[in-house]
Amino acid sequence: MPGASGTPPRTPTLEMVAAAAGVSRATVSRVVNGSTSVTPEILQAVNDAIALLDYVPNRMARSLASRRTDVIALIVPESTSTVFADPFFAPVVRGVARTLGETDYTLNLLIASESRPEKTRRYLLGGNVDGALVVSHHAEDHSYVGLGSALPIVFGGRPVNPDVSDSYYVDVDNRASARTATEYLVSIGRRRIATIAGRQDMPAGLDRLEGWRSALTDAGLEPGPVAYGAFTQASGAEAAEQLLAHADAGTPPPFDGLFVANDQMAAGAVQALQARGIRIPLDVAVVGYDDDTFASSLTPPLTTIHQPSADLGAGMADVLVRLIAGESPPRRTIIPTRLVLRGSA
Amino acid sequence: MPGASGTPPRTPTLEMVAAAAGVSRATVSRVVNGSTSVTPEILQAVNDAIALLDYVPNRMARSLASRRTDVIALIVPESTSTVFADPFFAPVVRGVARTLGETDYTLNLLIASESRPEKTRRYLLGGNVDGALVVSHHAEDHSYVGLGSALPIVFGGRPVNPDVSDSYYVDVDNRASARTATEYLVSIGRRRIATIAGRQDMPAGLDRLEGWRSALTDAGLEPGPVAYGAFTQASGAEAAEQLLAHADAGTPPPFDGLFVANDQMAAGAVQALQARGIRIPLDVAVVGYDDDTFASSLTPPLTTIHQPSADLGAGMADVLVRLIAGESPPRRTIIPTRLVLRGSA
DNA sequence: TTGAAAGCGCTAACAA
DNA sequence: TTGTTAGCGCTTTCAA
Repeated sequence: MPGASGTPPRTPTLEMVAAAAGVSRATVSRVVNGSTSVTPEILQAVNDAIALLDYVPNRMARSLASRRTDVIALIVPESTSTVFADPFFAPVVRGVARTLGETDYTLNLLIASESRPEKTRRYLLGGNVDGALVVSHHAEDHSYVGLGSALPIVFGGRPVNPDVSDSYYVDVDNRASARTATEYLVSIGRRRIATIAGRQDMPAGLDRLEGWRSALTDAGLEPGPVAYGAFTQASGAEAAEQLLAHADAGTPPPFDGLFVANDQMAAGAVQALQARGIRIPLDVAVVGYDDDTFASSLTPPLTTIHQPSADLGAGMADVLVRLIAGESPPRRTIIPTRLVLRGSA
Repeated sequence: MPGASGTPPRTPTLEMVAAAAGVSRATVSRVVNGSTSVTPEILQAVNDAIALLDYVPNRMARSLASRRTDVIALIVPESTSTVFADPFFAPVVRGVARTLGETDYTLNLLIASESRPEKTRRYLLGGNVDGALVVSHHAEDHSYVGLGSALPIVFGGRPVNPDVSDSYYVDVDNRASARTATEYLVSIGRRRIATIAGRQDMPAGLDRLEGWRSALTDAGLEPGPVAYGAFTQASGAEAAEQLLAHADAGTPPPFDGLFVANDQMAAGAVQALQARGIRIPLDVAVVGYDDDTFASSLTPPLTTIHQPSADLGAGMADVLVRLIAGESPPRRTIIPTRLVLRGSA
């Protein structure tokens, strides 16, 4: 008779509550789970017993019996986590955690090992979670779209795979935001507007370039020169040099406005421009994207697009919770951005 | 006979593996858990069956039976998460996740609601986790020390409560790092070295001030003026103004070296100083602390102390795992920092 | 509205 | 070395 007279559990069990309240375990379970069909007196007695014993339900047992886990996975691709201090990531996680903190869901943070993607896949499919959140900028990270049919999944950022229009995602409107930035440049009288675009293998890179271009053609302006960077500061400086390649030192730059696809690159570009004696915003007005913490510390302070990343995270969690609950949230949720005017444009 | 002919489980069970391999469930369990006492042939047969069925053990069932959860909580105080884009947080989380990714532990990210601390407390004590990690800079966040006796807990940053010397923590040596920064200032010939200290209710604030002071007295120098900030950029600018309070415009500043307790404040201070026409590093050499992403983008690029936050997170996870395993890791683990020389000093 | 009883999928004595 | 068996703490029919 194993365990018959073993040590008592470290924490009170539902059975102990039942005994204390003089009811059956089933009744206690009903009370704990908020069933309506319980007499007020019994409800009271059970709640008293719960309070008295300081009873806390055991998640594992509950999950096993109910076949629900009450856990949500937040998957962060390893590539993102390797990038030194990606400023996009933290606020998103916070937003998710904050929203989930108001529910009974628990957040499982998962660094998806790219070396063995099977591990993540099996974890998700192994009945360990009720749903998953995938956050990243990278196209290739969306290898999870296939799981969407087996498990509720919500993406942060538009899944790049065009044929999976049936997946859920919440995103910022990169295209519209880039338009806004560019239109602002136009509105302050700039006419030869260049851009430093980001990596073209991510939606963010693609869409921001596209937004810049369409704003210009819609304004009847010829799109200025384009250079490409990798979203890093160094690549921004390089791209700026390329943009200047045909200009002799001392000659005015071949553009008077510059939209840069993220702040890191903008910081590099501004430095490179200034090193050439180009005055900002006088000679070239610069608008960045992301509103990174350091944007306001640059000289001049950077005019940029602010992305409410925490809201994005909160939005993702919200959509997923509704999905799990069997509701039909919109497949596409857009979080608004705003232009922050500072000194660079 | 409830559930006797219900729907089959969505995922194969250990019992199905046992049937497929022609052995008992116990044997399969042994194989899954790496028991050595299994014949090679049977081991092979079981593994084949596992592969064939694509079997994944159910965490919940395993936990229930073994009384282990295999989950570790990472507790982030709400105050930290509210602070806009705290650059310290993200790398720490990544470090933790990366280390845990190599184990069977699962990471539960918990935003501790300060409004109802009981919720967090009960969650931790309710048998939901095998151990907890607490990360924060704030003194008051260490209200978890009391739980240390009931649950393995590792803190990131020294617990401020002095009487709980029996808790485990991993930290960066703030005092030694501040010394290093200050000694560098001395080594380049600065003699009147001021500091902008951080909040004095956190160990980081306290220790960095202390390090600055001791480096100076050890060098036989009189500690320069001290101003206090709240680790924000604005407060850094204000503190710089205070330091300059007695100096008339045009007069050289009353110090030629400045150690600032974090980069955010350093950014503010540098701006304030430059606005007064003070040249950096010519008139005042400035050293910051943290090596935030933006530190290299400032003008001039900021010389600062680099903290390997990801290593700190990894270290915390490592200590906790060993603690849970019944080992005796050191109560105090120190992660080394290094001085990054750039343009400001 | 309440209780009895049968598991959820797994581990861990214990016996063989 | 392997199998048998009794639970881990909870939910959930089903009957009463």
